[in-house]
Amino acid sequence: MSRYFGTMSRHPERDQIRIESVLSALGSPVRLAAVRVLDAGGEHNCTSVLELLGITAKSTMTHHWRVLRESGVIWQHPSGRENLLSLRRDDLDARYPGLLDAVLAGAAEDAALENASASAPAGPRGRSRT
Amino acid sequence: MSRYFGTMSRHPERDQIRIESVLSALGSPVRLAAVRVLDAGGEHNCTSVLELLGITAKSTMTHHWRVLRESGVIWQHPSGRENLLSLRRDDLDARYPGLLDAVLAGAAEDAALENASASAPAGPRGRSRT
DNA sequence: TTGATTGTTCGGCAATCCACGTACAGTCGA
DNA sequence: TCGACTGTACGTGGATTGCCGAACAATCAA
Repeated sequence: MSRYFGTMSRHPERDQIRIESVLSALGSPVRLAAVRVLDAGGEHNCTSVLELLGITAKSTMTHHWRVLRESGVIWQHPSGRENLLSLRRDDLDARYPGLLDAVLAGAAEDAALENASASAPAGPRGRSRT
Repeated sequence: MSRYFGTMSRHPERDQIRIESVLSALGSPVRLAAVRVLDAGGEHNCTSVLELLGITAKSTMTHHWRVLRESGVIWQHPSGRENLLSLRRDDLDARYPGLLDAVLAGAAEDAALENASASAPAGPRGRSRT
């Protein structure tokens, strides 16, 4: 009743979740990064994630939150003047066992790979460090 | 050398594959369906999949093949006058263990769910038949 | 060589997506 | 009550995407 979040609170039920929506929601660098933040920490609000990601404008993030929310990847519920975010891990695991873990592990590996090649400018083939 | 597939044969190396590209490639109904066909059968050419999917124009499929190819999801190599398609299962499994299986299983479940609700027009909750 | 087949390339068009600034609506602290 | 703060709503511009028809290139069969 309170708050003006008119369109905001549209979360799909567990059975309404569709894998193409989930995949295309996660198939964006910004959103994937946001999901990784949510996976790593406990509860975040919008700005805390926004600051961790470094860049974007608030209204841009609102857009991404909506995509993640409407695809069933995150919960977003108001608390006080903030909007708390969390992964819908249980729902995703129930519908698509192993998917989220595989994605997060893969994203972590990609990030590591990216860092490695960034710190070894000349040799992308680098066997550097261990 | 042969064939005129100028831009065609751009496949990323295994290490070049990025998970966001894979996810956004799979996050489209048409492409996900195409991948499911490739997973089910052996080797297909473009039109065979196109016909199985029922609908689209050839040039549209060419577009989707390119997205799948450039994201590292499929191999596409010319043989005679056809263009044979196959899943890059080994590469994907190597880079993102469990991902492809989770996606395919999820897609299958989604499809089953969709069929169930389609064949039970009145009652989506339907325990109908068996 | 001629014709059929396969699938690409090249535009064009509509729809969607992304990022942004601005305005505004609740909530909280002083 | 008056700001400060959080985050949404809305509109816009630019880029990307999806789908298509038409033309063409390579191969194969006759």
